[in-house]
Amino acid sequence: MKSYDHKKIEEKWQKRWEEKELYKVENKTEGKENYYTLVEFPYPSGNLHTGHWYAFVVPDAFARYKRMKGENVLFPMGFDSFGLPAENAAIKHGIDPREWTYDNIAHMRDQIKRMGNAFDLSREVVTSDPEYYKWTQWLFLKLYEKGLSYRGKAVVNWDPVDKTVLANEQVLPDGTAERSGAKVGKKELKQWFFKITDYADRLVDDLEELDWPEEIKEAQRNWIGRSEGAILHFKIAPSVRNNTEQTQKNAEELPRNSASSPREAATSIEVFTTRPDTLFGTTYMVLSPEHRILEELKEKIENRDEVARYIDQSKEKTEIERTNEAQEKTGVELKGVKAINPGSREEIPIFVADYVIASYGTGAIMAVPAHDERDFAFAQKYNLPVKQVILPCKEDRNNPPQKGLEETEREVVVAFLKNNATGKYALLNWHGTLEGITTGIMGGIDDGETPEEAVLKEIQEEAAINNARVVRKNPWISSARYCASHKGVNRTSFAHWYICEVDSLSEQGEIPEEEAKLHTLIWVDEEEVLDALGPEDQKNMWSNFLRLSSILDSGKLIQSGEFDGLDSEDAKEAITKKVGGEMTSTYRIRDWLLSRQRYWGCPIPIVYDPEGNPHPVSEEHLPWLLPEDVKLGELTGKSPLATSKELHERVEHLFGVGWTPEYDTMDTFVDSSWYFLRYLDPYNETEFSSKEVQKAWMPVARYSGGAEHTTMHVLYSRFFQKALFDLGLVTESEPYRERLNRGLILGTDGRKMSKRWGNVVDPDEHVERVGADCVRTYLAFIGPYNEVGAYPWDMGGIAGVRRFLEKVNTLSEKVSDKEASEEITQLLHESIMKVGRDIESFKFNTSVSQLMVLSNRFAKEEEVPKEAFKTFLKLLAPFAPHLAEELWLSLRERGSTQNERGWTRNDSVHMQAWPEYDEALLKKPTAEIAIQVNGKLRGVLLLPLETSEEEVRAEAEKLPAVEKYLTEGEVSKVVFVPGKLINFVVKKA
RNA sequence: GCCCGGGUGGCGGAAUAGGUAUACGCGCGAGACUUAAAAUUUCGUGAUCGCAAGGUCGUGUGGGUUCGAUUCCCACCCCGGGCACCA
Repeated sequence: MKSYDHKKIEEKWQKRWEEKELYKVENKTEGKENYYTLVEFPYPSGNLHTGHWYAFVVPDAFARYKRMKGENVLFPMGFDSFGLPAENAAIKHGIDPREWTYDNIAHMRDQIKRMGNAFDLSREVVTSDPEYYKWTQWLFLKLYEKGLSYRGKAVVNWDPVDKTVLANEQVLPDGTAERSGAKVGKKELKQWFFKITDYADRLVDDLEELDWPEEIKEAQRNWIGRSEGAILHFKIAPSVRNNTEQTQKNAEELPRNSASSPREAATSIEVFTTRPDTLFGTTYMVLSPEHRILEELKEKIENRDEVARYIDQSKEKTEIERTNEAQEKTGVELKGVKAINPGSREEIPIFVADYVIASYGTGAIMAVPAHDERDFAFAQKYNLPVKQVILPCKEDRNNPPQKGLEETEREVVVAFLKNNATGKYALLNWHGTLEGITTGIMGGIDDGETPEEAVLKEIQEEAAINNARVVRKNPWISSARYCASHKGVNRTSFAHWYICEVDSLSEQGEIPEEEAKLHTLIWVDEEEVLDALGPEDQKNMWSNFLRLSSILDSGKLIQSGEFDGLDSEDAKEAITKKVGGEMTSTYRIRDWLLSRQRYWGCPIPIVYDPEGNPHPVSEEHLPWLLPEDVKLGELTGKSPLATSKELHERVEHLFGVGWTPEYDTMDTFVDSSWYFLRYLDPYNETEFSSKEVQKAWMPVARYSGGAEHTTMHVLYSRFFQKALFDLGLVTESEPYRERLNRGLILGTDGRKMSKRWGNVVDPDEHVERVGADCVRTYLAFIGPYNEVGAYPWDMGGIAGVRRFLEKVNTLSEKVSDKEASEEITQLLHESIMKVGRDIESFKFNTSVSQLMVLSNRFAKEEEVPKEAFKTFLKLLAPFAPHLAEELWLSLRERGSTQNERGWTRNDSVHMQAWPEYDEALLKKPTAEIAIQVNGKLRGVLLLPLETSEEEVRAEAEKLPAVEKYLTEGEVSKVVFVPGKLINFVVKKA
């Protein structure tokens, strides 16, 4: 028996594939569609770890499958080679970061080759190569020209001992530095930013069109954190000035941002709110301690010392202290200064309090204690008035009133009538309690009736009047949480939902719309209902139905003068307009700070004139080289580039005496924001990536990577792509058509692999022992790849996969020219279908499992039919490319005159077409029919697929196990599913 | 707190336009081969009652709809992740 010598096979084929350039991809191949699939390129840390294997090797099976399906597949690889570890290694061991990085790349490149991936390595990109970062700089300058890159102030964590900038992660919760232990301070530095906030809306809105997992979209939405609301202007009360008229006049004439002008005394404060409808309930205002207007109002504030003290205190607090929700709210009133509520015209007090964040919205809020939890807590503490201006429905969980305030009765939609003739829907409203129906058109419960029965009756009556037919009923009783605490009484609310089809329903005009809203019958048209429901949700009736009713019955305004009675949703815009505010959006996301006070990164191509004004380095000087004569690891408080003599000389030589370079380098996320475009055109010396080539490949069809990059790399590169799109430099506005987040491989103990636990699995050892094919197949088999799972490395599991491959190797010895049996042919075609389908959806585990099923079946045969086995090898090829290739050749040699020496590309199993399956052969000729009585399995019959109900029934009734139950009562119904089951419904006598 | 995922044997996981739950692999048990072990191989393997035939229970918990629910609906619990004094 020929043993499975993985080492020999893998070495041989890797060499030969390379020689024959098997995986080289042209930008155009006659008769083939282009398909671009991508994995995140690695940082060259020195060694490929298990995570890299999982990230590269499983998507490789997909890329190989696509190739065999006849597509021209681009599957490139490169190195994201700028970054901190190189610099740290340099400081620690005195090695040049350049040398360290490129040695690592050389080593990892070899390791990658041993994976047996179908990477086209001729397109490799390395971000620290001057040929690459020349274009990173060029793109930076393009964004700079467009005003998308700017220099601004940033507050950074500053370690006064080490004299260095710290990342948030380097600051301990107690506010001291992780490294030096010094109390970390704040320092304002001039830093470079990208204006990603300009793209916030598009980054959110365009997610809609993308075929991405909801999980990823939602994470991006949360990260961007858009909220829609209004900017409203609150005037400072003129009484302080003693000159009412003039101040008001001034305020009206001044442009919006005048409040922040330092020369004019401040006259108004801007706030952002998502609830302009509650404006009339605003009883005070709060400014964040950092708000500029505090400085401008200084003269007027009577207790300015107290205020100043408070502001100093909050500066002392760390971010974590300040954002701790559990902490009691504190604040100080600005005595002697009042604001005017633009709605009610009342004078209201102004506070400074650190529960308001300077960096969000306008850094100032209008406080509505009746309708906001935080404002309520603050108002309680400082004894401020609470004024309720909305009567919400008591079940409105989104906008509950604060404790002890009034609620209205909610009307609940209970029926949903559709008029087939007009396509209109009618909603019937009703609300009740378990004790008895209290309101609604449908009257009460008759004696002996359950509430459900009562409602059903009413619905049917109502339907009959309208010539409607109830086609589905689906009543519920729910002990709904939102009602439990109502007025201290533990009441249970319930509601019912029916869909009725209506043959002819009275026209909308017959019931005045207003009346319909107030009472019980509400007319809406189909579009409105569908809009409210959304196409996907129509199944989730209960939740839709609540949502719908909350749309129809949301809170009504009170105490708001002319707006009273208006729906709170409608009031938002009306009130905003009335008081001269504007509807707008605010975002959580901040501009992307790209400056890094580091050495090993892409230099920012900017120089400063003697006055300190920034100027771009012109294109002809790119790449703006990273200097080599720097001193690393010195605690100068400046970026390492500042120590380069060469850089200074270069700048003075090119630009003039007194000119200085930018010392910071770019965030490495900039490098990786466009790398997928360089793969397309890696040798282009005149363009970063030609549009012609982009047209051929972009967007990336499927991009697989780590979940940790969802809100960083993926978001940043989407921004880049959009910005470049607007500049006319790229052909697509979204870079990735599909994005999938891969899971994590854990140590054998189920914990995250870490040196600390001593559970790090070295893939090289396993490759040595069982082979790359085995590790590849094992990683594909471990679990679904399209979900973010966490899978422990299982030694038994990998042994099982090795056994499988050995079995396949043995099977090849039994191959003969025998015809495949009908059964094997059927299984083969089923396997072609399943393996392909599951690779397509990244569920490689079930693909492998199907291959195992097929090989188990082959193993039962004395002789393995050759054609079937060849098909099997094609299915195996994406997972175990070396073994499949070896066995493919061995089969070929037998019947062919050509020997191994004459092997060409086209002889490769990887150049074969993916097998087709015959739909007709998928069905098994016989089926196991389940025999059920009242839904319980009582037996199984093996019958031809097409057996009729009568025959199945006759056969089934003969079974003793079934007969026993059939005689217990009368068979009232028989459910028959052809080829699947028969179910006898027996009513006991 | 809000939002997004998810909860199935001892373990990784299969199966959802509602239709025989636990495919495939690991582990475990028994047998064959062997002087022996490993390797290989055959059979068994959700729980429970039973000598057996067979019964009962079983997809986080409690309800509902259905002839039939892991799958649909409601409520709750737990785990993972995103955001969070975000106005």
